[in-house]
Amino acid sequence: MHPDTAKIARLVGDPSRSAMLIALMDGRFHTAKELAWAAGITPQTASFHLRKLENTRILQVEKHGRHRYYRLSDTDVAHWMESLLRVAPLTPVRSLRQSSQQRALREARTCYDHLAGKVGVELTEGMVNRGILEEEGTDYRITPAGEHFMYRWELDLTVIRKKRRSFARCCLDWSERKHHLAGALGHAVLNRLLETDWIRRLPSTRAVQVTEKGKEGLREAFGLDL
Amino acid sequence: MHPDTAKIARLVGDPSRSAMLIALMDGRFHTAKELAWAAGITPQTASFHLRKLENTRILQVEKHGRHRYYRLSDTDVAHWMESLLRVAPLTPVRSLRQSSQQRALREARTCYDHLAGKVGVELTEGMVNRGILEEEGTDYRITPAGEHFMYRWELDLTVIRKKRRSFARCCLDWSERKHHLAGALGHAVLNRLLETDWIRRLPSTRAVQVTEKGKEGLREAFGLDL
DNA sequence: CCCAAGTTTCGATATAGATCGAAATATGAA
DNA sequence: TTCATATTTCGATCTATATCGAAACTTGGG
Repeated sequence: MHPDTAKIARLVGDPSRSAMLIALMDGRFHTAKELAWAAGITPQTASFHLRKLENTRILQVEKHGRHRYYRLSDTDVAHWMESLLRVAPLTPVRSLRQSSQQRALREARTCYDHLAGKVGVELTEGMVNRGILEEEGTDYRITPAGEHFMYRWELDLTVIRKKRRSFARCCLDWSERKHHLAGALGHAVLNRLLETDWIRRLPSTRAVQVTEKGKEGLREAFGLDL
Repeated sequence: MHPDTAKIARLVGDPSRSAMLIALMDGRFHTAKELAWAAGITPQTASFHLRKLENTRILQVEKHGRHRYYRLSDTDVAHWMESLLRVAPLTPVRSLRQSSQQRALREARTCYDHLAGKVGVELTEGMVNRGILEEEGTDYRITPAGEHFMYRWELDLTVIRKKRRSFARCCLDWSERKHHLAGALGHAVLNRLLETDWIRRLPSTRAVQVTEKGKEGLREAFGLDL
């Protein structure tokens, strides 16, 4: 009668698998070895776990040469992990390094394949304030003014609309507890921000950094004060 | 550095605990014995599980006499369970009885302490269409017209606003994949619907039933066609 | 005070499954 | 072909924990 919740939750309920899934929350593909390293386990053990995750609809895998590339199978899984982060207690911070990492995550990070954290939420709010987006149910809708803006910003909406996934979803941010932009448009915006070097990925973390150029650009384009 | 996701997920990852938590998703208090029955385990075993859930922030407990009343500790937990239901695979339906129960759940059910399912979503959309509510970020905002409506509907907003919890939140419906009204207002609306006998709780399930009177009332008040 | 009912504690048991070493398999590179 | 690297398979081990019977504890009612 009910969806088999225990089965899914159990999979995330192992520290190694949980660590791998959190590593995958940046929305990129990762190899089995990378994930083993992220979880602090041997490749054999990682293989054991990954097969379990693959057998449900949690992970998708692509074989390329001798690598297997894993990623979260869809946004529902990413959303669920995000909402889990809201519920899970924060472990006491054990070191200065960890607390600064945590601060960086709350400031700006990737959530699956779009931007989240304080910057992600403020960017989305900026787009709404400037009349680029309107919230509508669980989605955002782009306004005519927004279409024009995206054209000037060199973001081709026709291509984005062709994708099978939903165009512009609301995603609830675990650290900010407000919505930010997700979906194909959210993904495209993140890519544009990376392309233009307004934000940069940091190695081995989901946190991202807003460059000086980015701060200026975001202020001018969306009224953000970072 | 990260919230301790595995610890929380592990707790839900046991079939017995999962069954108890799903039973608790109606937002009401349940005794340990009821929950044991819902999970198909003995009271000893339930006690063992409930203590674990109590030790995290998942469950709240109140002692009254020789009973212990449990409920989900807050809406974040309820939301998380809802999003888990979106991810979890539907187990193959094994009987006619189960499939009709499932249909009833999708039609109308309580989600924590407010109304969800098709009826919950349509009611919320009806309120938006009639200019009673406006969606704003992760919340709904009540309009002046809405205030007037609630006054005529005998729902005292001043009392609701005094509650510490958030006034009118968006909650994402797992079966409809749209928002419905949650928060203190969502709770009050559910209560009003029960009081006026527009909907009725069904025994031992989260599903609720819209009465004939309710169908008429909901059509007239919110334009619903059930 | 005594009984009944709800709940917890204790102890014993049984099972699942996370882990890794060693070895096998697959693939690309030289 | 040969070597190196990524991944999986197999086997063994070890630990965690879900379960329930029996008994204790708690509380309300008579």
